[in-house]
Amino acid sequence: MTVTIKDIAEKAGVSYATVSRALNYKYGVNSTTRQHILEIASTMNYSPNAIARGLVKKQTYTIGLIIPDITNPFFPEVARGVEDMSEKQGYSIFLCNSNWEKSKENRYVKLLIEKRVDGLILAPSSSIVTAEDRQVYSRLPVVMMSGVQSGCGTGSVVVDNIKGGFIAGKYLIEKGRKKLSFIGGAEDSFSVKERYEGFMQAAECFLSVALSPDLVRFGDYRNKSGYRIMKELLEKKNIPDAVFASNDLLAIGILQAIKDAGLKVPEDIAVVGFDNIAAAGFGEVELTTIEHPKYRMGELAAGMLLDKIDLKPEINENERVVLEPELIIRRTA
Amino acid sequence: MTVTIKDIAEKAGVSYATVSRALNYKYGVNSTTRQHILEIASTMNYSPNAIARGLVKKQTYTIGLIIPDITNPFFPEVARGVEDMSEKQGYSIFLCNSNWEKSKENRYVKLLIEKRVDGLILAPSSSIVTAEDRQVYSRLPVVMMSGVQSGCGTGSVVVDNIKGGFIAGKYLIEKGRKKLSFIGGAEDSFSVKERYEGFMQAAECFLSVALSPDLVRFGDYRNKSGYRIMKELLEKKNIPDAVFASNDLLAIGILQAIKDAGLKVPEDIAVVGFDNIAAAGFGEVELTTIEHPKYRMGELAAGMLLDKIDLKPEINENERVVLEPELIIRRTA
DNA sequence: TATTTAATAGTAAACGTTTACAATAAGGGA
DNA sequence: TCCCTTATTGTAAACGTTTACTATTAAATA
Repeated sequence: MTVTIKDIAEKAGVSYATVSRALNYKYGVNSTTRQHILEIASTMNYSPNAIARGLVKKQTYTIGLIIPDITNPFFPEVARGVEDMSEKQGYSIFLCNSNWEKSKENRYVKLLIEKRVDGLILAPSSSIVTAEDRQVYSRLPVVMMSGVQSGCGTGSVVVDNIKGGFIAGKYLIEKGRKKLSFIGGAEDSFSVKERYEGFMQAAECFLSVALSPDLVRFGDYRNKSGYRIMKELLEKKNIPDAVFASNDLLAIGILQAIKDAGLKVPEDIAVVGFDNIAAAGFGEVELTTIEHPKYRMGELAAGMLLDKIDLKPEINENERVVLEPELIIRRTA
Repeated sequence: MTVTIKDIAEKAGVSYATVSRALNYKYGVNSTTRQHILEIASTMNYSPNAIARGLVKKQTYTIGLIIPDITNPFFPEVARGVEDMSEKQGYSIFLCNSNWEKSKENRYVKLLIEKRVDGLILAPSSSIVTAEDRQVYSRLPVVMMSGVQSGCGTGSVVVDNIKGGFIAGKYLIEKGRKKLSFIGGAEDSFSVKERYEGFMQAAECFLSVALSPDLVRFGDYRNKSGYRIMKELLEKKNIPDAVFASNDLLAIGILQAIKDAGLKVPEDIAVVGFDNIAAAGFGEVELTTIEHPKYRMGELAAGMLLDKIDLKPEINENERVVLEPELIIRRTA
């Protein structure tokens, strides 16, 4: 049905090896026969079969991208960075949402290996890398992104979460805030932990009083969660004068809770987020936050992966690049 | 290097055809030999080669998804719908961002056909479907989404844009607004046109005065564009008491421009958007808008495509499903 | 016991490429 | 004129599966 190299060969009166060579601009085919072959291929509407090619070349020019949820505004930018960089080098990407489920993530890894992707970029749903995981990751080039410990056995690109937390804390304290609160996403998330750690370091360095344990809370990464937690906090007497949220979605929920309580941001309570998602910059929100270089992260991860793929024979040294966070001052702090 | 069906056959002392049958749970292999084979496969860490399988079965269990830009908050939900539905039926998706460029879109279509995707879901960058496009789309199952005219030669799933525009207009007029404005994304976009058309219909039906031509403006779909256009409008004396934006991003920019001018929403100017992106629901924004069933749209598009793929021999009737828009009343109108 | 049938396993071709190697023809140098 | 290169093309194997067809064996039937 679909036209193959053999159909072209027949019509051109040459062997199909010659057709293959002609179509791939290989050295060693007469320029007039090549021309002839190219014309025939074009008029026959030939489309090379990348599957067949992949089988013999053992390379698919395809990489897998597994993220928790493309619907979370952090990930589209990352994905776009990955795609743009990959496309530049001729690679396509399989997009997979693990839905924050480790089991689904594992199934996807397995599937992608079956599909013989040339490499894998993984924004893991959980910070825990098991021995089995390592074993699987050793089967192909892998780079991990965001919220991954070093020594995970793969390449990785992350933002300096500790520094980001530190910057946020330092800024709030310099602005005269004394009663700090930390509201985080999942407590067992590695990046949340690190952001908290950096924040605490700033408090230790620059603040005489310690953080009230009641003012550090965890939930999930969603908007609603920030709202709920902040509301709880406000209903008690122990009200902070600044809160650092482990991500912007949370911070936006927090903003809303504060507004609903009739308090003013930043006068009564300052709020700083993390990630600098697009919505943080919207006029109605104007959230002060920490820039997380999302697009760049995707680009770098893809770049690193493609390097790994190309240098297959080389030692698979597990490079780790750490991106700089940056304070973005807007209205809320 | 990697273990194949032959390696397993050798170790099990059977032919590789038997191994294939065993691994695929085909009828006709003794249950004890099957058990034996499965164990060997497992201990050898066998991963079936989907590329080789795809070559003989002429099916890759892969579909292509081309959207303009995953970074636009409208698309992640669509993509998620597509992915969830596809995954359920065992299909993976290639994600491609056309970046609103027809040429890039075309290149991706070509590439995906080379990769032998079983079908294609396309959120086109432009509403124009050329004869060449049709020719290409005839090579494989295709369904188009969002902003596509009927008779595009493929299946399609869209929202009823005209009705959406109408609902928005009707609501504003019922609220007593008289001086309506329409601010749209790209003027040549089919969906923008339809939303405008519906809005005008409402004006004709329920309003005695006609819309001032000065109050209908076009830009692009971005936040900044809404801000800029609204600012221009406000600088003239001809200030509307309600504006309908062709999408939420635009509306959020408009909100900001109004606020900056010291006017109040909705008291001075009511604003309604379109799409109901997540950010529209944020407490700080609370945009009144028209729900665009994004996730559902992705699901339906994928479902329709997979049906087409399965019923390959059937007549390729180009079904069109039209989703209902819905008014979401929040703070801004 | 002879014959049919069912269950199981093996053989080989096919999917559409790429590529190592062989074959041919033409040109050049001795 | 003969041999050696070089340019061009062809042959065939390989990539890792699936599957139609054939062969073998054992059980069941007459």
